[in-house]
Amino acid sequence: MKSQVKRVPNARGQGERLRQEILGAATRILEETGREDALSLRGIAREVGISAPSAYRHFKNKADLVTTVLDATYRALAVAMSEAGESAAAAGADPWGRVRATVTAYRRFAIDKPRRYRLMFSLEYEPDRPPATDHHPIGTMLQAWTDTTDAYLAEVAPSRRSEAQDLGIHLWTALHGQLVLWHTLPSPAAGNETILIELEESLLRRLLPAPQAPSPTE
Amino acid sequence: MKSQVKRVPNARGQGERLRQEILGAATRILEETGREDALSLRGIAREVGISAPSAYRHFKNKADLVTTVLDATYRALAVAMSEAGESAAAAGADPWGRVRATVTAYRRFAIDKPRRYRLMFSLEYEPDRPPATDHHPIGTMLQAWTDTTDAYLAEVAPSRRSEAQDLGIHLWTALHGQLVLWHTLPSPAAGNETILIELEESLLRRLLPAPQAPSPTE
DNA sequence: CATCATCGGCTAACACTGTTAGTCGAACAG
DNA sequence: CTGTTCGACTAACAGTGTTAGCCGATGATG
Repeated sequence: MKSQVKRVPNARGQGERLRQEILGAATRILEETGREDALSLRGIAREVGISAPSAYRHFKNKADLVTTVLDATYRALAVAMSEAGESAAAAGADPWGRVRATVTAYRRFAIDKPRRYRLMFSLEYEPDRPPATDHHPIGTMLQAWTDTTDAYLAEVAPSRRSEAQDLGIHLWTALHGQLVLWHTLPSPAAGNETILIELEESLLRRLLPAPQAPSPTE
Repeated sequence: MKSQVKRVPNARGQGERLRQEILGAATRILEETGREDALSLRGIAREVGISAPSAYRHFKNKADLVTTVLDATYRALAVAMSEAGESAAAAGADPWGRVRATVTAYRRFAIDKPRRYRLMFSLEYEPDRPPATDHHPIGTMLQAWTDTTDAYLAEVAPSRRSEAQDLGIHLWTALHGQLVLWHTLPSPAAGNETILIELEESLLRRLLPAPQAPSPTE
């Protein structure tokens, strides 16, 4: 775990490898501490076995490094959601079950990587870089949710399919808020994930048009 | 706006005044920048006209200062909510109108003080101080919301009053999530508060048991 | 083969930061 | 008149992000 004292420079084309090592160390530190200012370039350098300014070959500055980590986290969450939905569908789950699978994947991610999840929504996203270059990764997340609700409505209540976007926003924002609350609240709730699940069910029943019968699969 | 060069020390009993000045400067800087690490004790000292270590007479460290600012912000938001609800009641508003007044006060606060609002939920709350000493101020917020939903249910659907806590959580977390999303999203939505209001109405209609008729007062 | 640019990385240094230790004048209490 | 406390200050330490400049090895090019 301590700093490996020596390090052979990477071969000519393999400079990219160091970038990955830096990213990995940064991700781990951010997940452990949860605070951006607890992440120091010198600390990363110590772990990876390089000197601090060497990181600037691969990242324009510290904010760029953090942004890159969070970008990857956004993408990981999005694919976890869609994979959960798809595999539930492949297993023959009903629409309600697919939504629940997606919701569960989202909750799992937020609970298993709590600090990174919190950071995703608490950091100003790269305030210097040209803002119109590509859309904020949070847009991807929104898309994932409206996809989920749209697929549900398409099967359960096709006539109300126009509400898919609103429902997607409601579902996502409410879940996010629940998780923030749950993370921030002091001890009694902190270890008790079941109250989160119950809140989820209560929310889904209120928001989504009722299916044939809420399948008791969880 | 620049540093006032001289400053007469406060009289014997009036050391508290400096504390308020520090708090004021810190609040302003946090609201302007929105990032904790953009707030420097030396910067505050420069504005107030003191030297940096003098702040340690009034705050144990930087985290304590930030916590104090956010504590005050929590309280301000809570009273804004309850005041809005009470004055709506005093004006003879129906239950639905009172809920809307509370919601509007919450939105106003989050939009008018966006950086501070964001900081409230993005900071680990004083991780060093004995955690059981007093409850997290977020609990106050939760209480305010369950009070609101309980008052609504008591009048509109007394039989479902046991759902008040769940509904309060749903309402609050969903609103918070909407605001986070709205703040984070890129430009087109950013200036457009009406879509937030519409989202709110859509959410309230879905979550709250219907009243006699949604009053068009807004 | 010799040259030269580029890659991968390092050292030194600057301007800051939070925080601690120790000091100093003025005001009040005994 | 003496001591203590209050309200502040200066000096200093360790650590930070970031920039400028250097250096050895590698690869392409003449």
